[in-house]
Amino acid sequence: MTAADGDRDHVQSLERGITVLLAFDAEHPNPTLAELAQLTGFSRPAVRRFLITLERMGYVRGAGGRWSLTPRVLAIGQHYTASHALIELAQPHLLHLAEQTQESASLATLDGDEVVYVARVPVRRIMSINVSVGTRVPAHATSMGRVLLAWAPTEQVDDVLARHPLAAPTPNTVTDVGVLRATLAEVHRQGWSVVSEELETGLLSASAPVRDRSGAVVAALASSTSTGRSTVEQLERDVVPLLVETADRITADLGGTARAS
Amino acid sequence: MTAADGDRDHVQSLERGITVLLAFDAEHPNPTLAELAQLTGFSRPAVRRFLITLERMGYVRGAGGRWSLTPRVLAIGQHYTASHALIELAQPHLLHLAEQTQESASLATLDGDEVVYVARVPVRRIMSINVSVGTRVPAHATSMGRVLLAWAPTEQVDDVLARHPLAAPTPNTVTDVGVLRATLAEVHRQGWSVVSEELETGLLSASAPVRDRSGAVVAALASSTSTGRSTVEQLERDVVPLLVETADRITADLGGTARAS
DNA sequence: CCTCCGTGTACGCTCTGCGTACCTACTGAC
DNA sequence: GTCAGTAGGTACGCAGAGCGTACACGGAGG
Repeated sequence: MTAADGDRDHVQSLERGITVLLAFDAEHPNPTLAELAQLTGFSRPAVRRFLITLERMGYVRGAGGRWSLTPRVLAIGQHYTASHALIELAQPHLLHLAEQTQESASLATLDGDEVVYVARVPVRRIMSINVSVGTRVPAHATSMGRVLLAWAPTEQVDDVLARHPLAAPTPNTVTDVGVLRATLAEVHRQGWSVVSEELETGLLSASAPVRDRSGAVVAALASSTSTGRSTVEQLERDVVPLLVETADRITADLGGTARAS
Repeated sequence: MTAADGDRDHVQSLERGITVLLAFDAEHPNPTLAELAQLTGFSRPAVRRFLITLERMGYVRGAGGRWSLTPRVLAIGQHYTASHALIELAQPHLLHLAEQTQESASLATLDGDEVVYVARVPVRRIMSINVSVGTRVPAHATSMGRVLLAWAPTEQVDDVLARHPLAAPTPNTVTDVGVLRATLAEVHRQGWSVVSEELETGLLSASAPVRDRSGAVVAALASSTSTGRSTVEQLERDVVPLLVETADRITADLGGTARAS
C-alpha cells in the first residue's frame, strides 16, 4: 500500500491474529468484538474472523457477546519450556535451593535488554509485582541480568548499555555506563553477582551463571530475599557459595563444566 | 479448495502460523526450515514466511540454519494470567497454604475434559512429570477435576463422562461412569475431594472449590502429597479444613461468599 | 416509537499468500 | 577435482484468501 509497508515475506494475517490474541489483558479481560476492533485498529469483520479462527483452535471463547482467553493459551508457552531441556533439568535444583535457603529461587534468561524468568520456585512474596514464569525486568538492575551480561557478547552488552536513559526503578539503581561496565567485569571475575535495592526497594538478590556444554552462559540462577531478613554481607557469605554450587550442578546436568571463560 | 475445506470466517494464515510456532517441542527444539516444513506439512517458502514474521515479532530466532523459540513466547501465556484476576489474587494464598502444609499447592481450571494448572507453588517433586502452569491432566482422575466437575453444568459433565474409554493412568483410577457420578455427588455434598493414587501411583491430593461473586465454581485449589508422607485419613483430618478455609478466603477476595450451591 | 449500542452477513475487489520452479552455497564421497 | 545431495533463498504468476464497506438485525433504554 503506502510503499513503506512493502515488506516481503511478512504474513499479515498471522501478525494481526496474534495482535488480537494479545489484546486481551488485565484492562480488557472480556472485551466485546467492537472493543477488540478498536484496540487493535482492525475492522470488525477482520477481528471476528480472527476470533473465530482462534476459537476453533481453542484459544478464545465467546459467550454473550464477550470474549475471553481459555487456559489453552498457556500451552503455547509450554512449547518454549519443553524445547529448552535446561528448564526442566533445573527444576529439582531450584526446589532444593529454595528449601535450603527458605527463599525464592529463580532461573532467568536474557532477551534483548530484559531478563525473563523461565523457572521459579516462590517462597514468600517479596516483590510488589507478582513474578512468574515469563515476567520481564530490566537486565542492568538485577543480579541475574548482571550475570547474563557479564558473559554476553560485547556487542550485545553495548546494545543494552546504549539505551538511554537506562531505567532506574529505585534511587539506588546504577545507570552510569562506566560504573556498570566495571561492575560487569567484577562479576565476570568473581563468578557471581549480588544486587541490593536496585530493582525494588527492600529487595536483595544474588545470582550465579549456568553454562551449557560449550561453556556459554545460558541462564542465571538467583536467590532473592528482603533487606529485612538479610544483608549483602550475609548473602555473600551464606548464600553465594550455595548458589554457585547449585548453578554448577545444573551446568553439570547439561553436560558442561564449571570452568571460567 | 477441496470443497470440504470451505470454512467461512476461517483465517488460514493465522492457524498455519501458530501451527509452525507449536511445531517446536522437546523432540524438535532447534529445527531447520526443511524440518519444520515436513512437520507442519506446509511448503518451505510458506514456513519461511511464517518464521520471518514470527522472528520480527520476537517469538523465534534463526541462526546457522536452525530456528528456536525465544522466551518472548512465554509472554503470550502471561496474557491469560493477567486477564484472570483470580490467578493473581490467589498467589499469596497458595504461598501461605504451601508454607503451612509444607506441600505443593495448586490452582486449576477445567478446559474440556482436562484440568489445567493455572497457578502453582511447588514444594517437593512428587509427580514423575514436571507439573507447571499450563500442564494438563485428565479431570476425572484428580481431586481438582472432581471438584470442578461436581459443580459444572450437567451437560459438560455428561460430555466428559461420555468419552470412551476414560483414561486410567493407574490401576486405581475409577473409570466406571456410575461410580464417578456418585463420587461427584458426594464431593458436591461435602464440599471437597480427596483422591488417592488415581493419577499416579504414590500421589495423594485434596481439593476444594473457589467461587466467583456469582457463586459459580471457577477454580479448584489443591494440596498434593505422597503416600509415603501422609494418608487419606490424615489428609481429611488435617489438610482439608485448611484447604477449604483457604479456598473460601480466595473466594472472599473475589467478592464472593462460600455458600453451597 | 426511535435511537444507539452491539453482532452477524453479504459481496465484490484487491492484494496477500500460495506453491512451483529455479538458483545458490555448502558438504562429503570418491 | 567433480558431482551428488543437502540445505536455504528468490522470482513469479495465479488464485483465492482476506479485506473493508454496506447493510440487516436484535436488544436496551429513552
